[in-house]
Amino acid sequence: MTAETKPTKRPTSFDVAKLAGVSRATVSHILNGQGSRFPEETRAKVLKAAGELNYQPSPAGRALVTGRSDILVILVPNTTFGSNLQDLVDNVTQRAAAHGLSVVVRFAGSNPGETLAAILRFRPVAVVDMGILGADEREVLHNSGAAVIPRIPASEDPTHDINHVIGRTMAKTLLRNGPRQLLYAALLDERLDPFGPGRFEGMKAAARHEGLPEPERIEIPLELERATTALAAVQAKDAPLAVGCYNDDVAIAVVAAGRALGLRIPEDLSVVGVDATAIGQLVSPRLTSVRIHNAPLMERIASDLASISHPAPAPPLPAVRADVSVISGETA
Amino acid sequence: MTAETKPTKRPTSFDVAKLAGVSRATVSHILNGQGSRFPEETRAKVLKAAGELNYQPSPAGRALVTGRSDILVILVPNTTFGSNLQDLVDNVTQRAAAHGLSVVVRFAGSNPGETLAAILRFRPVAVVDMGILGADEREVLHNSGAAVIPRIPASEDPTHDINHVIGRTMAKTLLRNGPRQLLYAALLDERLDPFGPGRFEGMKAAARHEGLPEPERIEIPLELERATTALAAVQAKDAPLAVGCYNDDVAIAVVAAGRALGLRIPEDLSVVGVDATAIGQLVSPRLTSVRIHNAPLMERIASDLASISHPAPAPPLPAVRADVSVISGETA
DNA sequence: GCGGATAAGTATCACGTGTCAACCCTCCCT
DNA sequence: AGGGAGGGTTGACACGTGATACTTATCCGC
Repeated sequence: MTAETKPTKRPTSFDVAKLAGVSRATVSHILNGQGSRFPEETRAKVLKAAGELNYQPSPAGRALVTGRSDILVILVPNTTFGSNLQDLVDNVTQRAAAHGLSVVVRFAGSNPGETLAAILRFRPVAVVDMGILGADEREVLHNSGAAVIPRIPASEDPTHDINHVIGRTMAKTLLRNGPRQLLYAALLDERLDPFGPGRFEGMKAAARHEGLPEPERIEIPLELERATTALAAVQAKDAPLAVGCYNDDVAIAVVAAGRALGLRIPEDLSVVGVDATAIGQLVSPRLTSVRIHNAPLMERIASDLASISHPAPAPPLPAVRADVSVISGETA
Repeated sequence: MTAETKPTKRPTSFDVAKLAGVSRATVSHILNGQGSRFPEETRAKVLKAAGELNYQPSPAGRALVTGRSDILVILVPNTTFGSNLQDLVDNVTQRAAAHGLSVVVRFAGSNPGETLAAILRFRPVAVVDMGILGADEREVLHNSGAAVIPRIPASEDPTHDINHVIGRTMAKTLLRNGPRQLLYAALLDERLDPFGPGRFEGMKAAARHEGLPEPERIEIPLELERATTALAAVQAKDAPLAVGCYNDDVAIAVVAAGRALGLRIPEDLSVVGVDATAIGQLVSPRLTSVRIHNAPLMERIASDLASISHPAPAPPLPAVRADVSVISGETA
């Protein structure tokens, strides 16, 4: 191979047409399926030619004429990127590829406007939102012509929100061995935390339901000394503490802080995390954690994804069932 | 807002031209930097009009005519996506935005060919590779016209590879309290592990250098029972074990397995992880871990990024200095 | 006064595609 | 025989941009 390498000219639909002995318009019609039905013979000729040339339509040309790209943006929260989200991204990537879409992963930056602008630049055909976007931002995307997935019923009861359910589950788990002073431990990080508020609300609701005082919110950095300081600040009362954590990571920090303060676990300090990470089950004491089953969400995303190519008018739109279970460890 | 929402027609360079009272060609010239030969007055008119309309050129149109998109792909290993990589992605995203590039994050799938094809579909102007791509794949990308970043000197000594350094550092740290039976613990996961081999090689080299037998490679799943089984299988000898781990996560699993086997840490079992994660410093015993300073890599990427717009011919290309330090914990 | 250089701006092409409107041909009905 | 119907196919336009080559006006030197 010489130093002078050609820019690898790719075949165009014109090349396919020439090889198949038809016009470019015919090629376009057949390859996009939408065309009035051509006889099987012509179809076969075109498909064979396209295959031989390994023809792949230019995304740029296509985007230019349709005003829309072949891109699907997945908007991912910028918090710790656990295997939970990783699996979801992989899954969506595969499904999208089956629809001929290219997936773009975008991390939600601390500047929402900038993030939105970056997404709009792609002119994506759809945006998968994990619950980061506000109603107005979803509106903007929708008006730009992008499908926002998963579609959310307009009048969704916030009580059915997955994070609300998680918060309630945490509180219930923490309280199953008698009343305790409830706390919600948020992640202290420069990054955004889109899910925290919902989980905190869920804990509050559960506390109200049990006739307990509203839980306090504390911020736990992922560093021993500062985490210990933060926990010590709320430890004054002599009632045993029960901390629902944003995360298994935060839960590990709370456990470490409790240990540093000489608290017995779970007698003096009980802790529940979220995500049921592998690490949480490997540390000592083993974490009690809320596992999120995202199969329903996956299913919903898949169906919404499918309805992009075949624009279904307006199916019943059942709400995503929040499916959650508790992994019992040694911390609650 | 009625149900009939216009697709939000965006301004084109023609609109700018009309508003500025010049031709579209003039707008194109001025906006693409060629405008040095236009008088200041005209420049100002065009720039003002573009600003007023908030004109942003269509990526599709631009890509169509240039044959290249405004996209920069970051290829990220599909292993646990730690804050290390997260920071790097954020950093690159910001820098790329300053160059007017859109960043696309792509996780390296288990199928390299598919990943490569997906990247090529974007016709990216550059690809940031964290050491996943092989020489042939880099060649393909280069031939397609994409800059591969960071550029690697052709005849790089594999001994200077960052992963090799990490492996050597692990071995040295594990051996600082006398000779032990060295092991390398790889992650058992369905995902690819692009960095493991280099780290293993580094440990082997260090062992040879010390006149010790070559370390064995074991696979440690992130699950207590199976991890324990895996560790027990190599524990037969009575010499104390010293395990260099792919990861802090793996290190935590090894520690847990050792605890399950009744081994004292670090007397019977010493462990070193990689990444110096926050969690590793919160568990008990606190992990000893190798921290990777990626400032040099960042710097290199930034400079390579800059040389895309201003195509520098061939600067000296200094190798990226592998900068590593050991966080001393309680496990080695 | 005149040829030629230079400045300022623009007409035009090319990129690759989707799709509308039109065309040709055959068949059938009256 | 004439004409409508309709299946099969295609020509032509539009999308928005970057860049080349070209035109026109101005100015300089002799």
